[in-house]
Amino acid sequence: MPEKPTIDGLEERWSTVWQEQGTYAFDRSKTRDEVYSIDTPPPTVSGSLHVGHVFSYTHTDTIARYQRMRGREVFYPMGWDDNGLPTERRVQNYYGVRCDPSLPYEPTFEPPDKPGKQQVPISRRNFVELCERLTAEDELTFEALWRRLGLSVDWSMTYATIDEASRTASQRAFLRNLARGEAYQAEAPTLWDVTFRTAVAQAELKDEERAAAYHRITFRRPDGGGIDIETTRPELLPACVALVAHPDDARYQPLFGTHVSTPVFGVQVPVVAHRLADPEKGSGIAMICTFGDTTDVTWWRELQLPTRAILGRDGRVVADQPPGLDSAPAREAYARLAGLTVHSAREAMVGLLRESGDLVGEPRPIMHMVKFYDKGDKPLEVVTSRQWYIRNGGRNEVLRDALVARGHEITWHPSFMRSRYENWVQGLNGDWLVSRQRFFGVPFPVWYALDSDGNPIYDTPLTPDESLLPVDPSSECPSGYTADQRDVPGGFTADPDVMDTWATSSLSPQIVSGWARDEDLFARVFPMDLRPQGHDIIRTWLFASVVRAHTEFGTVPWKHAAISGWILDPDRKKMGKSAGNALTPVGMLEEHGSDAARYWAASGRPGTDTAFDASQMKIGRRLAIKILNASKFTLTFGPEENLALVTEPLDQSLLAELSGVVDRATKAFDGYEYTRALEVAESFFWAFCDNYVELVKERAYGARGEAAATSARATLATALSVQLRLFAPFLPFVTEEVWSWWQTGSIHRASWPSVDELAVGQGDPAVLSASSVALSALRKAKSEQKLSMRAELAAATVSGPEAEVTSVEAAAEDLRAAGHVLGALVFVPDDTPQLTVTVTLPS
RNA sequence: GGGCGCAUAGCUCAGUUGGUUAGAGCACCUGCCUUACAAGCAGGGGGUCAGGGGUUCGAGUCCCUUUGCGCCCACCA
Repeated sequence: MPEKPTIDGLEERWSTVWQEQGTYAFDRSKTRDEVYSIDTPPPTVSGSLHVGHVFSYTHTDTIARYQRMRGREVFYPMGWDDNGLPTERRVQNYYGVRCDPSLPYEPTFEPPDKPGKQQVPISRRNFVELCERLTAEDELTFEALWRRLGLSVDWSMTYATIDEASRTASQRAFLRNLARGEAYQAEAPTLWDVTFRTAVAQAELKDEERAAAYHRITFRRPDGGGIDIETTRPELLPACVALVAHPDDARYQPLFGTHVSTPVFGVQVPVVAHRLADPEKGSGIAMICTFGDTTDVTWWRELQLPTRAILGRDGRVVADQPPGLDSAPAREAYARLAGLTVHSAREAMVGLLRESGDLVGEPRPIMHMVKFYDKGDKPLEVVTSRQWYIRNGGRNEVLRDALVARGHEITWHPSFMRSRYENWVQGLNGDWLVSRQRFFGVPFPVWYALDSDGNPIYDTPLTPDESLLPVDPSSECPSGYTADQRDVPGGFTADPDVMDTWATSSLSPQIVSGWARDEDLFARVFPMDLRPQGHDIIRTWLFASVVRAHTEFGTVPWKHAAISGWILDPDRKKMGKSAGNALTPVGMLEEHGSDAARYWAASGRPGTDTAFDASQMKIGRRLAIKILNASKFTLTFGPEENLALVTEPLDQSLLAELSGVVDRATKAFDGYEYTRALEVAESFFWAFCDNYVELVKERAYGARGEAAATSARATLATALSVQLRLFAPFLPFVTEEVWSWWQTGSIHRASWPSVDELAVGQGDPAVLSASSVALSALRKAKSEQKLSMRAELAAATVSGPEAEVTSVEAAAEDLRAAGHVLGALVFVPDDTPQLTVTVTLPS
């Protein structure tokens, strides 16, 4: 025991010891019912960890530590999300390379020392290798932070979402989805990001308000009259395939079934009726283009309209005019748009309309909501492309209901988060689009045979045997083919796409559990106990995980979902967005200490947003220091914990009270209310220090003989042991430090305190509570007289309800010592409702 | 437009099936060098529980309603 204990440096010391001694190592000999398994969220390594990570990962760690002390073998791996676009961009910039999947693999490739102006094109495999090299460095930094924070992770069990096990699991799950008909491909219009040149899924959308303008444009009726429509996308006029109005709209009913001609291009398009047309909007009649937005897609599909697509995957107007624009003026007009971006094409189109006189008035500026890819900054377009989908209930009621039902099998913390899940599932409007036209990611393990003209035969994809996974179809051959048959007629071609990052991370329970890789482990940990995560990714990570477990195993992936809230700035803005609040987690831990930061984090309940609050960390730091000091003091009386020696009513009372605290903290933790568990322990601890320790101090020193002293000492040691264990999940460093002063082994492998170990016969909590009230009254008398707490009193009288007075009397000598009452201390029951203490000051 | 959540002391928040006089910490004020801790300790002031209505012997808590804030979804011609 140090002379002057300090919390500084405990992080380095104990994180090293825990690693050396394998304190948190998972014992895989345990069976499923003995295990508590956690599906840790893999942080994105290409970004940096922020304060919010410290916050939410601490929550999970308190639960892990509690379960471990309860005797569960905790399966608590850590993953790294190094898959997907953020990593791809970081690698491009860091090494000055870009991925070109058509290139062959170069085993000896080394990136330039300094990224040059021109990015070096490299093969997918080379690119993936660079991703792995860079993320390996990032992962070390992350791990160091987590160790410093004290996460009780088994660091021998890390995984990465681009590593071989993850690629294998992703491809295996996909092949099984495909075999069961749960995965399919379709050529269809999909939302498309022109910057990243990839399709995006419904779950990855965000809405933003943007400036636009209504353009009023005149179409020509057969009788020569005009009909005006309003559009924000005049550049799509050459893509117009129909006009649409509501079936009940009397203004346009006479036109249904007739044709009108488009201005400038003179294309004949039908006037059709559809319920989605809003009579209140614009002129009540809209032009349908292929494709301006998802409503266009609905109209196009349901009304079986022709396709006249003009936007390419790069977001520019394609060179060749679409079918129907065959007249010379149409071709001439189209040529002025070809090759332009959407923005430029719009200006050009407005010019054309002015020339032809078909623009009515001036464009009218408006603000409206536009769909964006959540990582993109250009509005999404709709482009037709061949994509892979996984059925998620978006087009099938039976499956949708089954997935909603799975949501009921999960215990949500807090419970209302389930409605977010249900809202999302019930609002799905299509299946899950899982293919992305990117390079760094898990490739689809699929090839297509090429016919004699070199066209892929999509209906019968070629797939590898599962034993060969993972495969890279761009560098490996399908069974029965040789490399020289790649991309030649009669040969084969690789599916060029990679999977959506969620297609991999949705399998995190399977990946960490060793599905199809380590079936022994899998049987011991899956389905898992806990998925901790943020509420922003319920619709993505959580839902997709449920889909994958449902289809493959017919089960939920975990029993509990703990949904953490946001970390907000002190000014209640979401943290991390603005530049002014760039507080690094390392800086926070260095400044306040890990236990203190964890104390603050533990004050955030599941699902509740919490403001960053340095003052909370100061309180946590104070608590940790107090624990050191109080422990040191307590242990000066010896470590004897024998309850048979606890004979004094006050001591028995203390242990009875503590027993109730243990009960409440345990119930709170069982309900995932770690915040309450901490609060219960903390409030008891301060009262323990301020009242109980003060009352028994003199007796423990031996003022009233050996038996009375022994009773106090055994109580102090027992209460300390129990309280340290109550704090251990929250303050792992300081509790471990104190534990090491007189116990063997780690406190984090000690057993959670039980009510049974505090059974001391007829302990009456009232003795302590009434004595504490009396002690406070003595202090108040001194405080009001501006006396030192050590000032002596000539006499004191305790009066009030008989039960309370009797309770105080049971600890009379302790009260006398703590209050420094020299003379008479008398007890007078009376009819007053409250305990009253009157004192006589020394003359 | 649909769904979910929040509103309690100057600040951050507890308040567990409805039950004495609504709590804690921070901040503030007044004191105290007290041999575990001055990074400490003791004491104190401070609230119409967002507004209104209802149920009840009794409402911060249950019901209805209004207002304000936050989030999710839908709508996007």
